[in-house]
Amino acid sequence: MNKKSELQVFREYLKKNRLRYTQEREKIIQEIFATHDHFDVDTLYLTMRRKGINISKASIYRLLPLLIDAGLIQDVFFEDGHMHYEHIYGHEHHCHIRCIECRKIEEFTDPRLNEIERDLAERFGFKILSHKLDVKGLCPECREKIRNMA
Amino acid sequence: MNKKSELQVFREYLKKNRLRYTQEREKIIQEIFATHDHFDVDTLYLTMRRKGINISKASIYRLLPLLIDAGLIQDVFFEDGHMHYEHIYGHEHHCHIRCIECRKIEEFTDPRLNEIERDLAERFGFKILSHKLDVKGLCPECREKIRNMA
DNA sequence: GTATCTGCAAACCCTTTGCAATAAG
DNA sequence: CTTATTGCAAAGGGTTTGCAGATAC
Repeated sequence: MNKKSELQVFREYLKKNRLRYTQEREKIIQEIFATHDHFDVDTLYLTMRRKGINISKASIYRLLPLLIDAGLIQDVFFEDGHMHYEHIYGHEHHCHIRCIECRKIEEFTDPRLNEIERDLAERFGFKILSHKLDVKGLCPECREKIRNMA
Repeated sequence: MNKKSELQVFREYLKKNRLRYTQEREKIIQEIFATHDHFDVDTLYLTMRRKGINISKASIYRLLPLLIDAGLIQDVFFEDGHMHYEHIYGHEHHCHIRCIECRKIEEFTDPRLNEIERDLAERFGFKILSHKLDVKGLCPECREKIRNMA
């Protein structure tokens, strides 16, 4: 049983909401899913431009809420004055550990987070929809660099 | 052994960095620590104004990085187009569970997060500086409200 | 006295939006 | 043919900054 492609999922989402599948949207989605990396609007825009794909930022900004609603991407954190996103369709849910020096990001999952979620649901009576654990620190390389400076 | 007040901590921070203790800064800090609540710049600014304390937003914006650096406050999440802060000095570290409907925020701590931190430090070689677990869902009241609508 | 801080207003930057032309279904 | 989408440029809204006067030390 093959997994549906991002584009298939998106087409179904559009049909259900009576929205339209355009060439611009297709190209943006292909670009987003072309790498595993996190992305932000400006970088995405410039990357496409460098490849000769000239789509306006407005179209990107207008597409993002649809992709989030369709479950294809999510915002991960706000930093340097703008939001950062990642695609989640086809990826196991994970959290991030980030180096504050070089900005490197590692991903991880931990079953204890699900236990915590369950306990929170019981304790506060919440229906839990999502969790995000964001850990910050210094990566091995940057620790070394800083150690040598001192 | 009495705990130092926020203002004392801040004065020491300023002295160490050759910065000045002004009436404006004192009033802003007093206002921030007057309640246990989270805050954002605009609300803080308007609250002070209503009390007849007219300090410019620029001064608030210029103070925040100092308070963060001094370990008195931290930013908690970016929402509705602006950053939200909380004071942390004198409070045990905690995480947040938020209702996406009514925006209610509950706080919690969980020792399993420290275990996760330790394991991450070992696994990735990071020196961990902070973690933020942000859980979103529906609070009991909003669940009920939504159930009744359906 | 000297360097920092303040308020103001302008600048900045990311994001959203109004509009007329274009394209999807 | 009807309605959604696009690109553009302008507007929006939070945050930062240059500057001249005020203030801490």
